[in-house]
Amino acid sequence: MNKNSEPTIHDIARELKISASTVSRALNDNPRISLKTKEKIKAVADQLGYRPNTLASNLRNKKSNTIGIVVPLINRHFFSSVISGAEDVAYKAGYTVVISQSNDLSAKEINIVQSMFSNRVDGLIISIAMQTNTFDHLKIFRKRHIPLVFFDRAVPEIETDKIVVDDFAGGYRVTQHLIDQGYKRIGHLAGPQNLMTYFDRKNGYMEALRKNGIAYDDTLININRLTSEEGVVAVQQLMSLPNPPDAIFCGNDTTALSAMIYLRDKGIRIPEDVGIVGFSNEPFSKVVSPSISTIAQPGFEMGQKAAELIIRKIENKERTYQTIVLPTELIVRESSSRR
Amino acid sequence: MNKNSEPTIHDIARELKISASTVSRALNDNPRISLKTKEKIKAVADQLGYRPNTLASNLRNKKSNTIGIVVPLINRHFFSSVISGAEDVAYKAGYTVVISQSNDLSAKEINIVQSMFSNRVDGLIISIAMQTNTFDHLKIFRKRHIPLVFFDRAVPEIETDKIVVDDFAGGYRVTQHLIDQGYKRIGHLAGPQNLMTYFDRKNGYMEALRKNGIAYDDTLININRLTSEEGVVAVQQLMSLPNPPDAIFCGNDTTALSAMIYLRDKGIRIPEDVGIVGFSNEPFSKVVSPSISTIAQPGFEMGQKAAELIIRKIENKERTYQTIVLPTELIVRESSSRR
DNA sequence: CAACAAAGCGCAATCGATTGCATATCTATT
DNA sequence: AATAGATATGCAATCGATTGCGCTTTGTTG
Repeated sequence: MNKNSEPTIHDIARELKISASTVSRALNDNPRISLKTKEKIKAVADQLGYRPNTLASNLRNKKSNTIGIVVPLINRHFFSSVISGAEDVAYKAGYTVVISQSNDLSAKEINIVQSMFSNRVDGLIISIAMQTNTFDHLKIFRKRHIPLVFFDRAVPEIETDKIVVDDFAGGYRVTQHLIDQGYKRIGHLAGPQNLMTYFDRKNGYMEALRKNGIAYDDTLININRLTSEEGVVAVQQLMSLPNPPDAIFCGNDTTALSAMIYLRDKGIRIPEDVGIVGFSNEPFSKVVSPSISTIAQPGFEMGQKAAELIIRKIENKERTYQTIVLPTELIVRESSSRR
Repeated sequence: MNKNSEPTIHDIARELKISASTVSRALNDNPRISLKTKEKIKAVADQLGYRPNTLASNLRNKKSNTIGIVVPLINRHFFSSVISGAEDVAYKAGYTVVISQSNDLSAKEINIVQSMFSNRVDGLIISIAMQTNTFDHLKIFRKRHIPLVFFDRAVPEIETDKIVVDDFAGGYRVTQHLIDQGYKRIGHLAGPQNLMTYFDRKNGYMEALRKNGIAYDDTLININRLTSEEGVVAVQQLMSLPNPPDAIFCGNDTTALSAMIYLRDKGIRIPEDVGIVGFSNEPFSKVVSPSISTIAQPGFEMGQKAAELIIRKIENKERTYQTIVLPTELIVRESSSRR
């Protein structure tokens, strides 16, 4: 073996005066090789500190044993949970996980996805960026028959596996809960409506109002990007209406928290004066005071399911696509418990 | 080009009746190829939808353009922030990031690291598992001259780049702060002492006591794994001492929170009766009530620095190692503000 | 003992991109 | 016109592992 370079099967072969083919077969437990030879080969491999070169193997096998995951931001509890769940399953199945974040920028997402394609990932799990509205970079995966799984933020026009939570039911349940608690004028901070998740949450909200015979008032709906800052502005606007809401269904926990802080500073009591419900069950929602009612999104499980699904596709070449809708769970806490 | 398979440089070459070498050079902007030829080649590449096969390129170049990151758990704010920061820098430098979690299990860590080696990562960034106490799986990286960077939880006996926060100063500062606030008997929930981070935090605590002429009392120190559950048990023990503490320096924010909840349930006021300080500045520490004083650990910056460092090593073959100690910042909040 | 089967292993091509060296074409100079 | 020198491109080996096909050796059977 050359200095400064890793031992290869050829080094093992030379050592034992046999061929590289035999070494390869032995290390892969091919039945064509006798047990005795296998043992000798494995002994030498150990002794030389041989580690298979996955790159070479992948090239030859046209398989990278790698699953790509693209999320808007790694550093967000929901997404890191999904990654964690996916990694867990992928690792156990012998796959490596490569990760990139789009920072919710469409341009970066396109770059990432193309680079993952070049890296010949065996499958791609993605939650698209807020901005993204062209999908050619994703369609290529479909064309080349590389498994593609959307989670959370899916693209309706691409037919493939999807794992989403039942946002509609979530929005409905939140709203029904607020109504049950005796709130009469329920506002909503909604996210960008090109994303199905936010669109569905809003529709669930509207449907619940309708079912309960409550007139729909679109001044009570504020569409924004659901950041802390925009949340404050949005709440401010809602509360300065001639007829302000007595409850706010916030599109995520971040805005629920900023709403609470804003209202508290104004001397408005929660949940007595105004009820608040968030969405996503961020870790902090349980420990703030008052604790925030919210909808649990099982991030870790979504990641697991996404990985399971994509691995099945990779290995079985299934051609049927499914959309898995994970149930949402309403977690009632202090911020909306008036009764 | 064959059906069902990606176009290669050979397909482009055949199309133009030139050699693959020329195509390769053209696509890499090699000056040896004329502008005219380059343009023709790039046009055909576009038309065929050519995407370079990174696997093949990596094999030939003996470089994977990949950086491995191993953390105990992806799904934890500090670690996901580090990953986020590292991915950010790595991506901009043209590297792919592969991620695995050890779940704080030594055995899994060993597997992961070996698998990353087989995948021929160009460098490894790792925070070791709590349990890990043998390091052969890491030493191989040193032997093969593959850049290795520790962050947060480093291994003293391996000489390589390290990025840590100044845990000693952090522990010292927390303790001094509590003393300044008039607390007299300060307890400490410490983490596993085989990890330098927790060891140093405890030493900082002890040094601050000494400097202030406060007698050291080891019944006030409880060593545990710093989970929510163990935190509760530990606080329970401390508070049932004949002479219980009037302040507790908790080894992380998780235990600080469980301490607060436990004490509140017992009717003990924070910070009036007992002061609490955590460590790490988890997102929730700012928004709980009372908000938790803590030490900020710049996770995102650590990740960025780690990636910068390892890329410099990968590309420059520097042979000098440095330990970057990021400053800690004491964030004083309600849980320890008595004056 | 012939004849054939099974067992054990090697040859050489292959995966796709890269690159040192060689070759072919063209321009400029004397 | 001849040749040095520049310009443009091709040949073939290489990275390390895998695998279809074929060759040799050993064993079995009538």
